[in-house]
Amino acid sequence: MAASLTRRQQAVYDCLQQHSETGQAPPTLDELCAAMGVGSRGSLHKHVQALIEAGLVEPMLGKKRGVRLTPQAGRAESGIPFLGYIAGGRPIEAIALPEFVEIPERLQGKGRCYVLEVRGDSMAEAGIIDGDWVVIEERNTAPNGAIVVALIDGEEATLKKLEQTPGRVVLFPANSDFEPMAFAPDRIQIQGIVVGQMRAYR
Amino acid sequence: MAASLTRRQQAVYDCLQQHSETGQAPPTLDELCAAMGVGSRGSLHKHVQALIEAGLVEPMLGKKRGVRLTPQAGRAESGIPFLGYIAGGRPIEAIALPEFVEIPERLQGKGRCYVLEVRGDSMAEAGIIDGDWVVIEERNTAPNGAIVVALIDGEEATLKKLEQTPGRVVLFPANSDFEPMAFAPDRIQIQGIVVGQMRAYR
DNA sequence: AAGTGTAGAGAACCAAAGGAGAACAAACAA
DNA sequence: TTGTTTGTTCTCCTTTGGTTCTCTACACTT
Repeated sequence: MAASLTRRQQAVYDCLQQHSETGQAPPTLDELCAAMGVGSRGSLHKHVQALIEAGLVEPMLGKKRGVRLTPQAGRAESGIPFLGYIAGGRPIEAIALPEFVEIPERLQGKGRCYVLEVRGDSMAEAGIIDGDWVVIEERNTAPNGAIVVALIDGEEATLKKLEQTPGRVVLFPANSDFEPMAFAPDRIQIQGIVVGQMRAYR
Repeated sequence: MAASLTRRQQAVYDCLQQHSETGQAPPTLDELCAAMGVGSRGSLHKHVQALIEAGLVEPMLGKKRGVRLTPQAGRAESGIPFLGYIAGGRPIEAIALPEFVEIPERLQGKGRCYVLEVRGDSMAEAGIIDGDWVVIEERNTAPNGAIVVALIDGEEATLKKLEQTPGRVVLFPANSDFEPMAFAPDRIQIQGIVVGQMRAYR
C-alpha cells in the first residue's frame, strides 16, 4: 500500500480529514469539487478511487448508492487499543478507558486487533510471561496449535494453546505446573488469537 | 562512495535536506530551481542525478512520473534501526542496510537503541526464544541481573544475563541445557542491555 | 593554448497527472 | 410514476514534470 499519493490525492485526503473534523456528514463528490475548485465530479472521483485503493478511505456503505464518502472512521487515533488484563480463569479485566498504543506492523494481524497484558505464568514455556503484552486479532476460529483467547462457559477468559478434535477442545497451558483442560466444543468460544507479543524490561 | 560532491551538488543536497525538515512534500525540479536561483530544470537535474548515483537521494518511487524527488537516504528516519541477528557464540550478524522499525515507546530505552533478532533458545527460560526481536539500548555498563549483549574477547557476541562481582563476570544463559560462563572482567565488554522484546506469531 | 571538469540555459520529448464533460445507473424524493 | 440527486464510467483534452539533448561559459590544470 506504500504507493505514495500524488499531490492532488493528498490534497483531497487532507480536505476529507479536515472536513471530518467538523463532525458533519461526509461530503458528496459535488461538495468536494466545490471545496477544491474542481469543476467535474468525474475528475475528483478518480482521486477518491485512488484513496480507496490506498486504504485511506472507506468506500460507500455496502451497496447503497446516493450515499457519501466515509473517510475511514477508526483512523483518527493511530495504533490499536490496550483493553486490559488477561489471567487464566477470570474474565478479561477491562480498563475504563482504553489507551492506544503504537504497534510495529510486524506484530499486527490482518483484522481488528487489541492488546492485553498477561497476568501469570501459565504460558511461560511458550515465552509469554507475567506482564507481557499480547496483540490479539479478533477471530472466532483458530487453527490447531495457535495461542488463543478462549472464553469458557461464557465467563472465564484464558490464554491457552488450542487443540481441537471433532467433539473435543483441549486447552494446553505452556507450563508443566498446570494441566491441560478438555471441554466439549460448545463450552468454548474463541475470542481471538495471539499474533504478537512484547515485553518491556524495566 | 559519497566521496566527492561538487560544490553545487552539495548545495542541492543541503537544500533538499533543509526542505525535508519542513516536513512538506518533496519539491519538484522546478521548485528546486526556484529555491536555488537556477533557471533551468535540465541543469538541476544533472546534480540530482549525481546525488542519486552517490546514494544520497532516492529516485522517484519506481518510474512514476509527475512525482517528486524523495530525499530519503541521509535523513533521520523515525523508528529505530534493525541491525541484524545475534546468536550465542558468534559476532552479531549485521544485515546490509538497516531497516527502520516503529517501536512502541514502552519498549524503548532512554539512550540510543537498535533491534536484533535472536537466534537460538539459550534465553528461552527468560521468555526470549528463537526469532524474537530484542530492543537493545547502547550502554557499556549494566546492573546485575540485566540481560545484556556481551562481547567476549572482542569477537563473540552473546545475549546473556549478567552477574558481576569484583574480579569476575558471569554470564548466565536462561536455559538449563547451557552452562553459565565465568570470565575475567577484562575479557567482557558490554555493548548494550535489553530493554524490550517482541515476537510475531505467523 | 589546449584540455578537462563544473555549471547553466534552453529546447524538445513524452508519460503521468489532472481536468472537463457526457452518458449511464442506482437511490431517493415528490 | 417521474424527476432529481449522486456515484460511476468513459473518452478526450491540457498541464505538469522528469528526462535527454545540445550549446555556451568559466575556472583550473598541464
